[in-house]
Amino acid sequence: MLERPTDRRIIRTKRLIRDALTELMEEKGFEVITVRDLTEKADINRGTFYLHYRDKFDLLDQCEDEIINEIQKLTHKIDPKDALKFDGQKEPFPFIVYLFEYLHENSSFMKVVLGPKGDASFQVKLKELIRRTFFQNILSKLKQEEMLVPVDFLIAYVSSAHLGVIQHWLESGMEKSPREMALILSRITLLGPRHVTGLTSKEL
Amino acid sequence: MLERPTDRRIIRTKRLIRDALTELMEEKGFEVITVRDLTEKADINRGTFYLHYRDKFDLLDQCEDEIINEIQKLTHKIDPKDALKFDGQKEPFPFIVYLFEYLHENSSFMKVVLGPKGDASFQVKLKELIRRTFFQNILSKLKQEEMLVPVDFLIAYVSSAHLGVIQHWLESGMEKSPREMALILSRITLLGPRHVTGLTSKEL
DNA sequence: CCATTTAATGAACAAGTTGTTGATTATTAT
DNA sequence: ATAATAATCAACAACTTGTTCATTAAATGG
Repeated sequence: MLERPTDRRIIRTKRLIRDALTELMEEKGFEVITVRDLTEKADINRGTFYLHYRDKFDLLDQCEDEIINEIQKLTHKIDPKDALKFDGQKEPFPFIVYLFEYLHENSSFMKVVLGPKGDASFQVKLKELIRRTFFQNILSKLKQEEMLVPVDFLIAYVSSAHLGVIQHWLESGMEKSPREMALILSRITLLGPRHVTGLTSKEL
Repeated sequence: MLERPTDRRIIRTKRLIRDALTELMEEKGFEVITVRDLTEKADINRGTFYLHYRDKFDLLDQCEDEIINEIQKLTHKIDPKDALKFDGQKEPFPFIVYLFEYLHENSSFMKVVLGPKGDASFQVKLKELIRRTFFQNILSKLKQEEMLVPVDFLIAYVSSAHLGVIQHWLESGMEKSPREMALILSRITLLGPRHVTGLTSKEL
């Protein structure tokens, strides 16, 4: 995609700006950040910022797109037969494990961008990626006429639920491992929210 | 809570400003809206804005808080025994029906504030309200030790799923009725995402 | 209907941010 | 070591912000 910026100054400057962005988003939220804030925090000249980004929105976009691209790459590791064999009780869906591992490695930025002071449009982008992955690996095998609910709402339900659990995990300190989290998600999704409460059909 | 603004001029001005906010959020997103934009669109003097709101963030906050309060009132209509009797196949959870009805009545603002150009913090507020309502009416009756997954992740899963379906419904033109939507949600939640696909336990 | 109260207007203000430019300095690559 | 280029610094006009004050317009309620 992008020609590589070999020059170490560029890499350094971009890193400083992006680190400043993460810190400032956590401190005060993206909306009230100024380019001046960013360059002061990064300790670079304000003009330098404009050598790399058009404005603060361009900065956020580039950060987000990079993340989406890297997560997209994780989907290439999926083995098609995984979708079929797993029962969700012992083995989670592998992509979800990779996803949590990636989130953990980039937790400081992911936490703010998916948090209350974050960016609604990034949530949509990530949800859409989850949606596509689910569809390609699982839902495409289903027959529309056998569904008890419209498929688009089911997809919205499951992908939003996954994103929501991710957000809660990030907010609450990421105490459980990626594998544990993926297992929790596959259990709820496959057994159903009510079933995992321990209730039988009669009780509710 | 608030002393009533009897003066019709105040009501008119606030309505003009809020309508302008909705339109501008849809056009360009909240972040790039200026007070000047708002007052030009509302066709009022810029100084007048500051007689009612501290800045554009205060405006958004007041709009959001008003909505949250009104939805909060809907929860008072819940009959405690509803939570127990319903099986989710024929009768949806009544609060969810009320919620969709309210969203439909205020769809223009709800659509933008919950959409890609919306406000992440409002999503958190609404999700938290859904979470509390679920907890008070259903989950408080469950025994923690019988749960197959940690209860906080289950709550995050279900409330995020509900919000996500709401967002998809708003985005896709609100074609289904509030009752149909509530039924879709109770079906997926009670039967489980996999079960509503029509798959039996053997097939997946 | 009229007098009083109060909201809205319009103009002006300093302070701060933005995005750009051009000249200069510092660093990197080879 | 040299050429290329990234970063710095200062300055710029244009714009937004939040506030003030005098003036005009509208609503209230008696």
